[in-house]
Amino acid sequence: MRARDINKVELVKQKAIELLVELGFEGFTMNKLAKACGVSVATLYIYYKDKDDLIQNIGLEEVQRMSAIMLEDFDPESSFSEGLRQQWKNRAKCILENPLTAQMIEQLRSSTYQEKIFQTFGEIFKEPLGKFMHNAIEREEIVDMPLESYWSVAFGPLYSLLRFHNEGKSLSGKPFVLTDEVLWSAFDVVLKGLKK
Amino acid sequence: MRARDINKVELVKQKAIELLVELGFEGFTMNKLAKACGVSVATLYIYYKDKDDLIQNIGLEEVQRMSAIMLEDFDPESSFSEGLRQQWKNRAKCILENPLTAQMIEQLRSSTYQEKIFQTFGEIFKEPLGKFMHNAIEREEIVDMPLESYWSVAFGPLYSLLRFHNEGKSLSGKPFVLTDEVLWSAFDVVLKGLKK
DNA sequence: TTCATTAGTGAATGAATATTCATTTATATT
DNA sequence: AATATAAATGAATATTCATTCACTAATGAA
Repeated sequence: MRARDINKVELVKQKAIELLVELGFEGFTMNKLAKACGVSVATLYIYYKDKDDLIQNIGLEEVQRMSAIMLEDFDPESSFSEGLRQQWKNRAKCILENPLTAQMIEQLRSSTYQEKIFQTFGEIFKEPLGKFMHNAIEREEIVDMPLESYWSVAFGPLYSLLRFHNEGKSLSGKPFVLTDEVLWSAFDVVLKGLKK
Repeated sequence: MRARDINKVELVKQKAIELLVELGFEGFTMNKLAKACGVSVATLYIYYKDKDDLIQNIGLEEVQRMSAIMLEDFDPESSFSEGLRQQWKNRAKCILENPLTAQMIEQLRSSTYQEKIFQTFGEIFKEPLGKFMHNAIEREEIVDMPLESYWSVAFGPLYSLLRFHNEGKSLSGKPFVLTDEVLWSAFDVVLKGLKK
């Protein structure tokens, strides 16, 4: 039996992400992907059932990889302030170090693959994040409100900042660089609001 | 000379938005749009130069329509607290009352049309929002930081909440409804942080 | 009413695109 | 080394899709 070339599989995955981001869903085709990989189109159909399967699998794999990074060194039992800061650190790092994947996931979020993506994120984060929030409420570190509100206040500004940074677009005219200082000063404002 | 049927033009626009959201960029085709409208494909090419032109024009028109709503009753000279609340009110109303358009714009944001969309929003908002921020800083209602940081802290949570609501996905398991109470309690947390 | 002009159409057309197939090639096992 | 098995391929195939074209139908202007 002949073994599947792992490097080739990885190459396909990497190029797929690159092309999806570069061309968007509109422009992404199996033939372009094959050409970009220097591989026969038929090979893609050995790895994946069809185009949909390819996008979905690569998408979900990346979601899982990113999620794992986001939960590194995060302890649901830690104090709210400490836990939130760890989350920020992880998420910022994750997105800044994986800009292509982050953009692809953004695209998937606002596409017909939305549901699957959301479900996967939900399954992974529900338990640790839920427990963390529950603890914080019990310790009276934050007031009780729907989990969605917390999520939005806690991470909304972060993702917004990261989006500006990734898209390289500046509201102020001046070039916008996402320094630690900028990141933390914005967060600081939110933190002040979250602390009891 | 024969006049163009305005109702038909409007129908095409409306159905285009519906189909783009329902099928995503991957699934949206001129033939499907024509069929959904009960119109010949060729007719679409009377209204628009090509598929790209159709998407771009409809997208930008909607961006402008939404922007106008977002700036209703907004006075750059008002106090920071008042102005920000007005912006929240407008943006929430805008998105809750135009869910399809909002979703389409989200899709455009993370597609290859990104640049044009961003540029248009930028042109419309730069002046009023810039002046508003400038005033707030001068009056020492908020501390000085990049416009992007303000934007993110001020609107990040809102858009995040609205996204949960639109996507009907709940982190907590319990159904999530975006009541005024939820909206304002989340904002309140942010506002506490923004106020000096 | 007549006419010129543009709206609107149904049926092509040709280019892409997703997918398959008949072979060839590499390699793990014997 | 021989063999079996699956990987990999290049060239089809069948389908879908954007766009065009030859033609008909309205309608504003004269």
